[in-house]
Amino acid sequence: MARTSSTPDPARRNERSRQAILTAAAELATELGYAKLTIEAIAARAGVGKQTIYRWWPSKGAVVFDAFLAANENEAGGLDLPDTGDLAADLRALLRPAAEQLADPAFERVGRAISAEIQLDPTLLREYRARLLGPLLEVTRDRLRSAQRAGQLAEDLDLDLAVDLVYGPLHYRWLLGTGPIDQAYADAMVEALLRALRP
Amino acid sequence: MARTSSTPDPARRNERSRQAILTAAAELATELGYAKLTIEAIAARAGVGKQTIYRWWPSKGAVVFDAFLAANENEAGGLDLPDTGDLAADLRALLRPAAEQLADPAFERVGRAISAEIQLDPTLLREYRARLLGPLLEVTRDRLRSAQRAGQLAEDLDLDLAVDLVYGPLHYRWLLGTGPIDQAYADAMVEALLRALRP
Amino acid sequence: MARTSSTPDPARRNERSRQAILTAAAELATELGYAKLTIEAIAARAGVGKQTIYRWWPSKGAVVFDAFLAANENEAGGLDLPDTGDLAADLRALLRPAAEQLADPAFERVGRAISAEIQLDPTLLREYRARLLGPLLEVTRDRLRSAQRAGQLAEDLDLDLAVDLVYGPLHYRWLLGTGPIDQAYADAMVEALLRALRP
Amino acid sequence: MARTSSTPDPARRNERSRQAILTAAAELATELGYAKLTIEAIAARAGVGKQTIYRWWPSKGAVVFDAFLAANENEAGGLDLPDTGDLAADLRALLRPAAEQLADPAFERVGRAISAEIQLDPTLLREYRARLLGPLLEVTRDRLRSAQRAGQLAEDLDLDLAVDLVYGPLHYRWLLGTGPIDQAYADAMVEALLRALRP
DNA sequence: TATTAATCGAGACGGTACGTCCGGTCTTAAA
DNA sequence: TTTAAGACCGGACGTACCGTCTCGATTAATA
Repeated sequence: MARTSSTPDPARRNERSRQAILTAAAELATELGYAKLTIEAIAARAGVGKQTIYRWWPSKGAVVFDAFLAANENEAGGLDLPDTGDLAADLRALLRPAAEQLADPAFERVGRAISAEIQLDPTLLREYRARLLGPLLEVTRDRLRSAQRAGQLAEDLDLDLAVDLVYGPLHYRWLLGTGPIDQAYADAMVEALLRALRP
Repeated sequence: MARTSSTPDPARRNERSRQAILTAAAELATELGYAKLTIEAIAARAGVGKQTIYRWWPSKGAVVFDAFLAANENEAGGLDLPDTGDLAADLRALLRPAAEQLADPAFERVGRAISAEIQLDPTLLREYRARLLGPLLEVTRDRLRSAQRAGQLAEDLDLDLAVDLVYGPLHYRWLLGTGPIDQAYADAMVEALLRALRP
Repeated sequence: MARTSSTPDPARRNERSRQAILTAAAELATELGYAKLTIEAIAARAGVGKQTIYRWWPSKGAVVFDAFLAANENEAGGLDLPDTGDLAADLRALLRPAAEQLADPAFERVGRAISAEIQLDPTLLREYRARLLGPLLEVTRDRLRSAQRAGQLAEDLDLDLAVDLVYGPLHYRWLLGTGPIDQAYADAMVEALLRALRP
Repeated sequence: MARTSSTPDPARRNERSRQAILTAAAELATELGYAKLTIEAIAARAGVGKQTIYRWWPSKGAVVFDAFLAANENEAGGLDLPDTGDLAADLRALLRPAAEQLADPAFERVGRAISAEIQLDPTLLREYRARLLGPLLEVTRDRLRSAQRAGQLAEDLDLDLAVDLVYGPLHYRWLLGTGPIDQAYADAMVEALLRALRP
């Protein structure tokens, strides 16, 4: 007797369809926004049966998120913070581009959609932490640890708290719109951070 | 001459229905969670026609959000930070309860839902800032300004940035789950903040 | 204690509104067809509150029907069949215009709508018989009775059955579209009728 | 290439659902009457999604009408008028049961509803003529033609007009209630018909 | 190389909720 | 008191998608 409705065999998966689905999802997400996006539309755009989507992804969020990851993982994969020895400069080199991206209106929609999705679905949050956020925080902690060893930071500094301090305020301002986000803000933030973290 | 299909007259609004809708929305939001909540269910629970909801609110998000505001505004209205002169103690008195609320699993579901709703709908964000966030930031800035005048903080401190520093890291950790949220974290954060903000 | 929701006092009725309602109903019936007609639309067009319609008419059908009657009663009131002594000629003078009206596409829509309404609502049927159909059948029977007295028709002829024979076939052909309706048909029908009714 | 939002494929139609819908429609039509019948109720009773009804029928009228046709087509399929050579007897055998059915209160409600629906919707009228009325008129004409050949009817008789004479008066009396419908009426009508149609 | 089993595109299906429309009732202010 | 205006509860409308379920028709691994 054949197994019914079991997990499918990844070996037989149609790579062509997988790509078409991710592409369609990405396109539609930017065109319509996440909320107005539907599985049916993705299937239609990708020229794919709905079942092919449901076979490989558990939810709309998972598809879109996968598309987002596929687009960002490459770039994120190669992320490495500079370590010039000048902590202030290095932090500026980190926060300035971050501020720039957050201030970009094109990033606005998809960024907020993904962010909302992540904070509502624990599964997606876990995956986001594993594949994107985690590595970023890792290298950030590494850089701070390096500064710590160099005596630029307090010896007993809690690096997890430090990382929250680095990214939290910027993230807060972006999500809640408490003020403008620009280079000056990034620079001022770096100064405040250094005061907070120094020995 | 009669206007056709125009905005309704608030003077003729049925207060009884308005209350019933907000109450039903609040109840259902906690029972089912925001995502599973439907306008139809709210209308049924409130003993109200669907049209009466659509007449006064543009979306499900707006209703739930209004219910949330109605529930929190009172308490928020009376918010005043202590000003004992001891800034460290006052900040702890601010951040400890905040951490406690964020760590409360009961707050988790509705909090994240509202947060996601806010960051996706600019209208709701604006209203949130006007009615809840704004006043909170205001009193926070006031307290910091008071400390500034007392010479406890840098004279040239940017209070908006300072506020981001106060609330941002905690918010970040809560949304992205980068670490545990407890009293120790709140206290450590206060110490770091004082270092960052001191003259 | 005042009587609540009792029958209204016709003496205080606003004639201006009554006219406006009937006119609006007639206009909208021809513009939209009976099925798409709504009480709300009539009230809006007439510049009248919905309640004013519900106060004086029990249903949409009643309003439209009343409008139809108001428009046709005058003309129907003055109906009198010719009695030239030549029964064949007089029947032709009766059926030819009838055929012409039924064949008129402009009459098609409203005619069928009224007809359908009548056959579905016993109340309307009763009123239709009382105010329009009754008088018509009456004068028809009168003319046949006159011919009967003149020896042109069978003495024992059942006049009610005779009237069915006069109007029934034409009506049948019109409603079910079993064939073309024109002057030739009317004339042929008259010939057949005479054979059927003669002594 | 896929056609978008086009007509569905009848080959994939679920016969089980089709039957359930027609049955539910027939039941509800007799229970509630046509006017109080809703698509939602049909779908619920049939255990079917609303969309499945809308996919295959354009309107409530079409469904009910289809149910009516499905119920009556069998019986109508086997209809054959007797041809005993005695035209009077054969016509009585035709009109007496017809009168009986029309006089049956149980037939009243659904009969009038279908009749009204037919006369308002040209599409339904066409289908009614094709599937029920047409065959009936056909066999009627055949019987009359047979009598014509036997010299019992006028040679130049217009059979279409003759058929209107046979069915029209009865139909007229039924729809407009111009008099009682019973066996005596049917018999008297047959006598009048024979006079009208004889050579 | 033929067989066989899974995936695929397609789309009908039972459902749920949507947002709109309108029925019929009730309330209010003006006439 | 009636009226115009229109908010109200209720409920059906017709639509959009959901996630499941057949259907052949590929298509890729096995025999």
